[in-house]
Amino acid sequence: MLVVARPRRASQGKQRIDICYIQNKERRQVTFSKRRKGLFKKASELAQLCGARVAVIAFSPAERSRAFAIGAPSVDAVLHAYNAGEVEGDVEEEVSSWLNQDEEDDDCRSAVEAALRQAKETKARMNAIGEKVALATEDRKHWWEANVEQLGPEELPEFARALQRLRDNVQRHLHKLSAAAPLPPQGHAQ
Amino acid sequence: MLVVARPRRASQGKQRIDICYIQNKERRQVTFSKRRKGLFKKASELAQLCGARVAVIAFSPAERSRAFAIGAPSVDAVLHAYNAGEVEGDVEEEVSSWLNQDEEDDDCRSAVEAALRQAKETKARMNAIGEKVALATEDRKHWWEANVEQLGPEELPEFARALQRLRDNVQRHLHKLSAAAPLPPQGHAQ
DNA sequence: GAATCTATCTTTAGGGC
DNA sequence: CGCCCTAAAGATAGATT
Repeated sequence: MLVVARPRRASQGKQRIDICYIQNKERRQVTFSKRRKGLFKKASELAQLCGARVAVIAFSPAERSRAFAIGAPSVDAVLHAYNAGEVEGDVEEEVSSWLNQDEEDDDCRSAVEAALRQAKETKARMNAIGEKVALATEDRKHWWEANVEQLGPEELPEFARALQRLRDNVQRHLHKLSAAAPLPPQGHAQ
Repeated sequence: MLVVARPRRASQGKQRIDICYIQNKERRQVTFSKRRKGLFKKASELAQLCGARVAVIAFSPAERSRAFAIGAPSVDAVLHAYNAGEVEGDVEEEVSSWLNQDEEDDDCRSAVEAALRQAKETKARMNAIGEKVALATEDRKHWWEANVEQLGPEELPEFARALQRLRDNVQRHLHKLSAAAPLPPQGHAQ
């Protein structure tokens, strides 16, 4: 009866391993399980400690891979915010790095005058564009969320220019304000 | 020669802290920085060790929050797979259930609530921006002619970003069309 | 802010149930 | 798969530069 021999120091404790694909299928699965748990915990702690939005998605290495995800305030909220905003940075393994920024300030005041001349002619076109954009926005909350896919080559160029102008105005005003006010309250971006 | 005086035990080493929102802004930022780095490393290791697809997205807690992301084989690949519900083994797992522990800490509770409120606030802000822009457009024909002068530092930054996104979408669509339009050989559009 | 250092605190490899 | 155990590897809070 009973086990007489007390096991023995069965473990040598954690051993160093190099970060290289684990060939052994069984060991790989165990490691995934353990480390995924640890990773999620870390993500959770980061979110709580810093009140930051965080999301982690991991597919198990198994043949029939399952998806595991965790996020604060929710996975979807973070993914949505991520898709809506721009990626500022960080790369390690690989990351999506699609940055496009083309800044060009053309202050052609004479062009403005020229534009005024064509005002009447443009007016009609812009009205048409306005309608198209309204249509492309009908199922959205705000016009700036318009589904541009619904716009065709007819109105896109003109619309693009109008947008560019508005954006320039905003940028200019923004710059003017930032120069005047040391601390613009609450940028609160994503 | 040599430095005789050993520096002195300047550090007490790592100290235990409970996982609760860090009130001190400075310390919070430092912690975010350190832990984000650690989190990304863990994610990277998990991916390499197990050959698993992993993606992590984290928004900095700063007022002007930035997005950080990492993923293998790429963030987009993982997000796409996740959105596509490409989960054979099906069953997704846990989510934001990490916000309710056995905490008795009031500070933590309120901080978490604040974080949760963030999403709603964003939505509310955008609605407010929509109204402001509408006001700034009331005497114009189209919204893109809005008088940005009437917008203040409250809504300008967010509005600028929304505009930027729309503009990017337009540019992208424009480019797509220009690539397809020049030569209409292959019919078969949709 | 970011990089360093140090003394802990935390995670986890390996093995057993 | 899960969970428990041990001890070594690894992460990091706090302070300093």
